[in-house]
Amino acid sequence: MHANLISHISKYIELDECSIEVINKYFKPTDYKKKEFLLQEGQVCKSLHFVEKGCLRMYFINNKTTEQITQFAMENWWITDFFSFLDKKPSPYFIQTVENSHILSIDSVSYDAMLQELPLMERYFRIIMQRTVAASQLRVKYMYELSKEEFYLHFCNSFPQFIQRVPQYMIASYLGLTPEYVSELRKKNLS
Amino acid sequence: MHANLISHISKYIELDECSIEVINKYFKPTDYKKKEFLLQEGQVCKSLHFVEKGCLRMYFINNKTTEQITQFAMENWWITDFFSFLDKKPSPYFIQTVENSHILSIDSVSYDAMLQELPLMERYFRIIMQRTVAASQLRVKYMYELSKEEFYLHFCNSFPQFIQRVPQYMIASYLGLTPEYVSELRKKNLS
DNA sequence: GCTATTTCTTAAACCAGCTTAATATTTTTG
DNA sequence: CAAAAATATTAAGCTGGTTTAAGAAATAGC
Repeated sequence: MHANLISHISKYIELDECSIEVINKYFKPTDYKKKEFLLQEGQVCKSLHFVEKGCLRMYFINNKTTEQITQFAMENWWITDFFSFLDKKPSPYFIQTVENSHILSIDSVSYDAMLQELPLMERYFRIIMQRTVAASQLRVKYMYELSKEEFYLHFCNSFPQFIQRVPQYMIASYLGLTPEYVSELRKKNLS
Repeated sequence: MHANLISHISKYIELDECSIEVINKYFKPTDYKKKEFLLQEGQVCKSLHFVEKGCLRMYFINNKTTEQITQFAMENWWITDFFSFLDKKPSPYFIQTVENSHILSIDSVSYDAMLQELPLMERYFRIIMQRTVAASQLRVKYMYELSKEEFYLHFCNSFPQFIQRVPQYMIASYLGLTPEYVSELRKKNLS
């Protein structure tokens, strides 16, 4: 049960049978169909989510009209609106499945309780959060360093699995481009 | 000794006298004059730095010519190139003082040793890293949501202390604007 | 205080990427 | 399979913000 989660955690800390059981008990598994919402604008983001299988996107509504995607999450990725999750403030984000997905969720009360019961998990999450900070430093660097065309090409090379699984207009949104411009870039760079 | 650091950690975890001594022993204090470097491009970023007093900036060189600032750090902020620090890879960044500064640094070996000796610190850094992730989610949201003019005005309102202490062209760089455009915005929005 | 250096301003020409609007293609659903 | 919905393309016109180049003002060093 929760095979991907347990094997992911095991990469960073030593887990005995007993700890595995404790972890399994704190996470609530849910199956979602494509386009179901885990969070909607205005709600407090009550849970931290782990993607066992599938794909999620997080987005907000820009100028009251367009969806601006800020994050994707696939297998073995964590996702939440941390501000909302930590401070219990209403979130400006939607979190929605892009495909049918199997998600493990832990609400903030359980999260604190789990960290209390199993202090080893402090270490796991410290390491995961550090890696997340590293990744976001890199993302910001690319945003400042690359033109939008270069940013798009770099993304295609770095994450080819996304191109397969996520519609082009969502990738455009995530990169801060218009779908029309991505279309132009594809034409230019394919032929 | 290390008064700001200890009081910052105490906000998140309970520290007894003994733990305080352990922490103090792991951090190396250094005074830097304005414009001294803590890290230069090509070096491995060996330490995680805490600003007791002063101001740092982190930047890289864009198109081999212009300095692109990605982060500032003032009193009670942590700064490092996490990719370089964690994976011991050469860094593309410079970390430099903007003012005379008093900095506490811990290299990665000492960091691991401290976390071993004082597992409570896993919790402190887990919490700090979570807050850092929250802040960077918010930063990316603003980058996508606001025009460059709005982004500049928002920054001025949110961090007035920066406007006092950091030259305008560095703020322009941090926000991804040209200094010329910031000049134009000031003129437009002041009068 | 004087000089050099750093920082800031002004203004005109320019362009990467957006907007708009219409059409075409692909996928989903009954 | 047919119709509807979702996704992708094309092309022309436009604009927010950059580039370039010069000079002005402020700050720091001696």
